[in-house]
Amino acid sequence: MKRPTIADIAREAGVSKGAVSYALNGRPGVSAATRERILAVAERLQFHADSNARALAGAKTRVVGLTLRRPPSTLGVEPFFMELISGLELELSRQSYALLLQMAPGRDEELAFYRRWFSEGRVDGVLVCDVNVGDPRVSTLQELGLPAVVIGPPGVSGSLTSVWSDDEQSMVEAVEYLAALGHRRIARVGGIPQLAHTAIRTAAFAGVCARLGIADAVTVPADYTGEAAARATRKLLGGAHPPTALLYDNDVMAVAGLTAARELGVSVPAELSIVAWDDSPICRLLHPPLTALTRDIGAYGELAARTLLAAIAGEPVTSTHGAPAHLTPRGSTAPPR
Amino acid sequence: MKRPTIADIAREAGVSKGAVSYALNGRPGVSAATRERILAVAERLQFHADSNARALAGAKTRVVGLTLRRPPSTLGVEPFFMELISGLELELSRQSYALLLQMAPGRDEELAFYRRWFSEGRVDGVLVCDVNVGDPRVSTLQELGLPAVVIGPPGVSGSLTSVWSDDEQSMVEAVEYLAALGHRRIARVGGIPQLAHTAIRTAAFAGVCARLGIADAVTVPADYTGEAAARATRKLLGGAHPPTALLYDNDVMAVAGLTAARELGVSVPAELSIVAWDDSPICRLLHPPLTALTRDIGAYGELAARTLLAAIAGEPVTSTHGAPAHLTPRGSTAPPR
DNA sequence: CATTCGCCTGACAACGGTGTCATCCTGCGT
DNA sequence: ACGCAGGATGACACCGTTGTCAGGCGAATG
Repeated sequence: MKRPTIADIAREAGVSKGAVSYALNGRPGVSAATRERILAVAERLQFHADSNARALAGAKTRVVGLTLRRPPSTLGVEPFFMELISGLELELSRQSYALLLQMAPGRDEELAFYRRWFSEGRVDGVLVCDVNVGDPRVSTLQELGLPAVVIGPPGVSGSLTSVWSDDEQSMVEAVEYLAALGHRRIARVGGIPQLAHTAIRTAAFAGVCARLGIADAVTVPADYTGEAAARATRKLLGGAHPPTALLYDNDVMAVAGLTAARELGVSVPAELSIVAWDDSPICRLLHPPLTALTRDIGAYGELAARTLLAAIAGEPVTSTHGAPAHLTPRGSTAPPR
Repeated sequence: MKRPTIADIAREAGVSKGAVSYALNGRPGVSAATRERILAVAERLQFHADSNARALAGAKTRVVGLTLRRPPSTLGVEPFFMELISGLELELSRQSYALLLQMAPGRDEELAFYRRWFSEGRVDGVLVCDVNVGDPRVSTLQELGLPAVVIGPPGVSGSLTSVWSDDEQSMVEAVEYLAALGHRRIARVGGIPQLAHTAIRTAAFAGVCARLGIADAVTVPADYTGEAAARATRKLLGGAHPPTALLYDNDVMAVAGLTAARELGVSVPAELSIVAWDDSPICRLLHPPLTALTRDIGAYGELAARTLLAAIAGEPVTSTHGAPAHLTPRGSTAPPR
């Protein structure tokens, strides 16, 4: 069977095309009884208006776009993105929006996708992840006037709305916890330095360590992969004054760090405490289970989607912070010897 | 600035709308020189044809759809889907196709999405994951006539094209390896029993064990989550004749199994060998690193995408097997005591 | 010089909706 | 009986493409 059109519905229900359009879009101009009848016919024939025709006539496409730029190797392992997408979808589905997903090999391609989506009229709005300082996507999206929500810290989102957590607060919580345990030598294996939220965490880490009188609180940059984290860990533990506590910017790196420490004969948590930023089932399954900064990533996704849809609907929106990550102490942290 | 249309391009290039359409779509009827000039103008004005208008006029939407039905908790942890999506995207991008992603809470919703996408004219074709025996999506897609590729075993894909690995072959390889090490009591913690590939693995496991004279080779069903796997592991190891080797249907369960065994005081690999189906960086990072059945999931994605696009293009396609998973022996397997 | 051919034009009909408008039915109240 | 309101109608323009088709124009060919 071929797809029904509003003309088919109209004929079947014995009304005009105009009446069908009114009925389907919930606009006045048709009586409750007729509306009911039309909707029943549409239901029976499994009718759904062609989205292309609809969009062409000025209505919304009911699609939002998202590009991801991390290398596939990282993407696969890190639960973050899948959880984020799950959250996004939850809210998008509620408002019958769909998600157009695109992996981009590089910065330029990513920007090009947003441009294309705009000029092809494919999406009503977009989400932006992994923003770095001076990100060209921000300025481009601003000038295109395409509704957009940045999933990242507000500092770099320009006039675009942003949704993020207060990373500084979480960093303070984690470092104060380690300090309270008695740690005086704390180091950090950070994420990709260009990313805006990495910069914020780095500054927050340096700030709180200085306040607590923790000297040479160094951040070693890495790229979220296990390999880089293992290298960084070996370097840190092999130094003259090795840290007694290590903070990793994601769970994959923390797992790799734990393994690297063990290979060096450094026992966790007796000789080294480990904290992971972002929790996942894997953190719980390890031995010892990892102390982690837990946040509801899915909830961020929902919030971001809700914000974007509000912006698309023309409602005024403001940048918001979701609930910050909080510390979940587990077996990988203990007082230093 | 508003979006340019072909009329703008035509005016700018001093030609007619028809000529522009010819030039952009690479069809004859326009000289090389003029085509060049038109393309240059389009490039300069950042022109991309409105996809809605295009699709409405009978062209392709250049979008394919995919729904995922696993609970968000599983999705986040398991690298499989992200790797699959990465692979899909790689091929889709090459042919400038985009991916419409939708998470569905249940079976019915998933089916409804495919129906809607079809009747709204949103996609040129769809991919189907996690097929179970007698899956209603298969028959529905068949009768709709929407191009579709099943990412799963061919047995249940009906007349739809399928792309999968030869799980039986991999199962034989894994069990023969364990048997060669000297294991005589081997059990398996399986995936969701309703899924078609789980059934195939279960049958293959039983088959090869029978052939090798391995008695009561039991499969305990689980659901890919760490919790279920830990329960299953405890149950198996607490029995009268505990197995000396355990095979897990995914990496998350294998990690949980390793932890559960350790909690019970069972050392790996001395007292228990563990094999994970599907490899991931986490398997390598654990202690001991997990022996795994490794396959290039991204390559499956690419293959599936390529097959679907060929089907959309009207080329004849046949179900294919990608490279099967092969065993990567690591520290979690050893001869039994 | 007439013919053919290739390139291009300009106009128009789809595609399937949205939105507007004048108009024609009803049934209702006065 | 008359007017009036609201429901519903049919007709139409519009969105930005694709695709088709008759015809004009210039250059190469006979």
